[in-house]
Amino acid sequence: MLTEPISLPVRGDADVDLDLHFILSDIVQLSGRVTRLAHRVTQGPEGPATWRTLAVLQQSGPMRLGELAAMSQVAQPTMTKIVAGLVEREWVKRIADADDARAWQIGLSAKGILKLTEWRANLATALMPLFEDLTEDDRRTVRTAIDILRPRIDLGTTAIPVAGKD
Amino acid sequence: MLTEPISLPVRGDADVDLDLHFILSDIVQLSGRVTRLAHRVTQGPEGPATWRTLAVLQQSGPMRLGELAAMSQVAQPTMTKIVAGLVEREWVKRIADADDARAWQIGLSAKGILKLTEWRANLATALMPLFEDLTEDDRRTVRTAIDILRPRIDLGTTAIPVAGKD
DNA sequence: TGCGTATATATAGCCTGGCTATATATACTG
DNA sequence: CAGTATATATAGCCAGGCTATATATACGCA
Repeated sequence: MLTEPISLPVRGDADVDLDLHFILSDIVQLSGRVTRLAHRVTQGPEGPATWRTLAVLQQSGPMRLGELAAMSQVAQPTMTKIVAGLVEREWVKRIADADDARAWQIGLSAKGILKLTEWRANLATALMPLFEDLTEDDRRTVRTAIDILRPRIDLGTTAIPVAGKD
Repeated sequence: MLTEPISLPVRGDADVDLDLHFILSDIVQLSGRVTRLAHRVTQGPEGPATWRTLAVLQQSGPMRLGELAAMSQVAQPTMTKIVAGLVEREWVKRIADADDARAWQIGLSAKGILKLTEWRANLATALMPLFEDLTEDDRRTVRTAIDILRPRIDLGTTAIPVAGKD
């Protein structure tokens, strides 16, 4: 290595480490690496967008394409593309909306549920070796952190202004 | 909503929630949403790959393109593309490797450090409102979880077989 | 009723960031 | 110094982002 690692603030200090700015930066950085790793250890042409979309449908049930786009944090035309792919694979079904001929309800198919479940199982199996040695306390801490963060991220899905709009 | 949300296993039960499979699934799912949200609240044409790459360089200092690819969890040709963009923007510099004329050392430039720092600040500012009300205990829990997970994810970067190789 | 506006989705066209296969240049080894 | 190994680059494909815009339907009101 030619030079020392570059690092502006003094990390490793409890006060700094508990600063929300640093926590948020670290969460985002770690999340990026996790997402990348998850994609890499599972094969197949489906990218993160596909699984994210299916997960939303599983969590919240059938919904309109536009709602799905918002909840999946993509623009509507992007979701049109993703759904087109999912329909072709028969992992979701389009149900005509009885009240509004412009809209569809998009819902998971049995096949879609199966594929999502399979993917998650593969993922967990692949990552398991890295985490097998977590103590019960560690697992509890991680679980708690997830439960703290998740509702706030969900909020971000609807409550945060998206850059480049308005 | 036409039907009930679909959910196969019985979540909300402590035994199930502490099962490593579910923790891992939840981490990956949450990470995907965080990554997406982070990208969305920061504008500019740079995608997650760019910031991930810069972050690796900041954390570990200058290194060869191939190493950088491995640590950033992408294939070498992908990193060639990313680095080409970064060089054009002058956010990194290529330093000829004295020992090996085939290789370069890739290092952050002052401009690169600045841009990365700016991006992180923007990000933290944008996400802050969602997390301002975290208690000190919550922050401590999240910080601890990050510190538990990070080294294991780093390990995954080198120690986990990538799907589709060998 | 029918016109004008609003809204839901689709299309077009562009960009980044992934990949595999392969080329090229340099290094290493017998 | 020939032959193999290795570091990066190139080519060419695909998914998944975006904005701008088209199309079809819904809605509000004179």
